[in-house]
Amino acid sequence: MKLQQLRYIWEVSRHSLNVSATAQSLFTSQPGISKQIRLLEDELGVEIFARSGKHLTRVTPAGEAIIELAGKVLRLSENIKQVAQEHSDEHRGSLSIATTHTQARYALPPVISEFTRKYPDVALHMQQGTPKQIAQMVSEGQADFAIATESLELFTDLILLPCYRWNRCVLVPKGHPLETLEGPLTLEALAGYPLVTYVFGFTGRSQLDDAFKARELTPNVVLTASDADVIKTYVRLGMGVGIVAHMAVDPTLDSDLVVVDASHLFASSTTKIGIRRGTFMRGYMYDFLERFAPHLDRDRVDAALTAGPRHEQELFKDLELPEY
Amino acid sequence: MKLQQLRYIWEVSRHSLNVSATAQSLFTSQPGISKQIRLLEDELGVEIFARSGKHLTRVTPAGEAIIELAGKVLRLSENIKQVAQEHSDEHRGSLSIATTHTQARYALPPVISEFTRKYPDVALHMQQGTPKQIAQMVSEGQADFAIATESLELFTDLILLPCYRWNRCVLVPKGHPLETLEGPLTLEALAGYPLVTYVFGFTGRSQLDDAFKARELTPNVVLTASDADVIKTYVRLGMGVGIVAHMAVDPTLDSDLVVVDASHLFASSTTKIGIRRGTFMRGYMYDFLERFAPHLDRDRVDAALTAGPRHEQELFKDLELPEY
DNA sequence: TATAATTACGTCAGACGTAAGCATC
DNA sequence: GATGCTTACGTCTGACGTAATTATA
Repeated sequence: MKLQQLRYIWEVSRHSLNVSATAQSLFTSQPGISKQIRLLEDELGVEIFARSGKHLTRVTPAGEAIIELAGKVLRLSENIKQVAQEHSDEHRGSLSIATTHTQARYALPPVISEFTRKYPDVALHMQQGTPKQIAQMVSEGQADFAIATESLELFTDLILLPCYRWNRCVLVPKGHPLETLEGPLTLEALAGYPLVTYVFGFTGRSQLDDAFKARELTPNVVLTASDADVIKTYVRLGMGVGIVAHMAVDPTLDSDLVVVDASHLFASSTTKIGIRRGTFMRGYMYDFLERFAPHLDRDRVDAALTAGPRHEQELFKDLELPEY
Repeated sequence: MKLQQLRYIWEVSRHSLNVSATAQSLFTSQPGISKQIRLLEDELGVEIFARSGKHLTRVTPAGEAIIELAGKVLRLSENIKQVAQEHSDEHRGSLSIATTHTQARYALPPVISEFTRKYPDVALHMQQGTPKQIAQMVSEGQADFAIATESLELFTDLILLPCYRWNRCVLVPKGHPLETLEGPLTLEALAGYPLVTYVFGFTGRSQLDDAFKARELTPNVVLTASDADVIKTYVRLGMGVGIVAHMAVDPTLDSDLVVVDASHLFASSTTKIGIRRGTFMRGYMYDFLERFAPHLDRDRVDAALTAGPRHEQELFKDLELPEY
């Protein structure tokens, strides 16, 4: 049994049993992979993939279990490399962050800028996607951190670290009736206007829907977008009233818009960082976490990483999170 | 990075950094191992072993972490083989039990005999040792099950499955004053006789000491042995009153001795099975467990094996254990 | 017929063993 | 001086690539 063989079966299974595609993605030859898989199957005495003639059709039950274990082996051997690098050159390495537009555009910039100044030799990769996509990326080891507000809890192999709580605000162009509203903003008032807000599945959109539903109101959402910049653009065009995350408002760049606080209308949301269970944490990764959310010190993070499945939340139960 | 290289560093570290000895135990050449270790260190960019001249002196901090991870990788790859064998031939394999004399001689025989009849192609290995030794064997992967009453909880990587509770009894030759004792046996009465019982660290010896201590009595232990057969021999020779585990008395073979129940004098002991966390369980292993302790069905065992560190005990808290 | 796997075969890296060299104890 | 690691070198396995073959959809 070779590590290479384990990598092959793992990758072939990830590429929907297409050996040719796998070979391309691994920059090697297709017969090489076929051969090695056969050799492994011979050595183990079981078929990992079921074949109909010359095509791999599905994974055998034994294969399921073997591939899962192979994945663990590969991740551990990845950890060995990380450990080695940490001890040979603790300021060199890479950090891959998968996140949503909201975080990348508004929450992360100051942290990233400080971080890259302190660690110039850490290559920073930022990948954007939907909450589900980024959770999956981390779950599959293609990124180190998933930073998002939604969907992370769907992946049970992610450890979730709560970072900060945030609320929403309403954006309208100058001169809009809401600018001169008497008294505090109400959901009923909002329901009377065309709304522009996030797409479902993004940036706490579900809390927004929940609030209207609880009052048996039907909001008139005329346009949805996955990021606040697009939303603002359409607010500026007068298409409707924008509802965005509070941190997505830039006091200077958005000074042409009127900001009305809406914290009291919707349940607050919590942005979390998801880390794959079993990931080896480089020193600079701890540093990054603490810069992003000061309560996430090394001890707390370690405690969360070693807690039993789904038990890490208890560690943060009584914690006062920073609020945006 | 090769699995072979990981095996080498792991084994060298287990052989107190003696490469020659490691080579012998692995049936390969010493230069081969040295070379591969060097290659691995080059690839990882860190020294795993610190050298003074041409001798390996100690493990570097990086090495500590790497060797630990290497161990995990090796165990997982072992699991892959087990999974494969389970699916290719579920009735063939091996089962290695490390246990104490008491279990091997009295508790296990009926189970083993049934088991080997049902699984003639499972090679059964029984290794005897002190509780600490057997716990270590399992902890290091040299055996699958550790069966004992003591010391297993010292090894945190073992999952402990409680099997049965047992009590003690007193053995005397016929004609001994205790044979015609009026009323129930007391600790005070026992303290008046020379005693023959287990060595410290064996078969619930500590509960025995505790009971005397609680009454501020000093038992006169004239001879200790690690197994009941030896104890009985000396009881027959008239050297003293024997105190042994109840299951260690054979009604027919020991019919020349008088058995006095002592359940009420000492706290009962619990015999447990220890399994290394992360071991892949063959089907016949579950079967063995259930034969030995009927409450250890597959679901309960799986729950215990997947429970968080030291959390498996909670699963058995309210369980009524069989009593000997 | 196009796609995708296996078989066949040549090449070359690299794993291992033997023997010699050289520190450490 | 004995033990034990490293260096040097020869051998041979086996991993990989190319090309031809064959099976599936």
